Amino acid sequence: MLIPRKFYARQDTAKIARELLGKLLVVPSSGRRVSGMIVETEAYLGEIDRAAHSYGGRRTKRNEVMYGEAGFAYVFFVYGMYNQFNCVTGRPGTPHAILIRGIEPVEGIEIMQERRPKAKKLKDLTSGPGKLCIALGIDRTLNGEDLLGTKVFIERYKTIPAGELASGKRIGIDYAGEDAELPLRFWVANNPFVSRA
DNA sequence: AGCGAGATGAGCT
DNA sequence: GCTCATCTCGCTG
Repeated sequence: MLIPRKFYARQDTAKIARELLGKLLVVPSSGRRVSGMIVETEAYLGEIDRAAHSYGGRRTKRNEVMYGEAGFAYVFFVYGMYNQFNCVTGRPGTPHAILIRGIEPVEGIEIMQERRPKAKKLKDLTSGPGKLCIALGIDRTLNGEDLLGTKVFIERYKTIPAGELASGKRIGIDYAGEDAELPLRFWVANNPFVSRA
């Protein structure tokens, strides 16, 4: 059930990002499972990717975990109020990561709703990278956490049929020049928990 | 239903 | 000082 380290340790991060669709992201809370199926991801390709925090070999305290072993959580803070959850991939020294942008709630939906009282409709609960972090209780204390541990982990769940896989350019990275055009965003077609159609 | 702006702080140049 | 891997609200049409 649990995704093994090998899954994350491969070199082709775009492929891993695609394969994460349909997997279950689980963050237990006071003995209960709170989880959702991953429906939208984005790949960030290390030092050569202008959109990545690690572009140009910029290694800082913030992105340090991107440089470490695959299968760990990279959680960072943006826009003064939101966290973003990523999985580190590739080999140590190659700072690749995959941003999770949307999940479909599966377990512990009431807990998620308590955490996001402003979400009126179910589809507003986890349809975006900041939203899903609030719903799952993910913050920077989980940065560097092992995805093969007990605090945050990913399990096999569903296989998305090839016909439902979609890809396109990444969101919110217009500053990245040509790299902004790369088709490194992956999502499940017609799933309401994708942040944008 | 679609757009513009404000919130709010860490990390860079 | 300014830029963000965003979200929500309030205004317009």
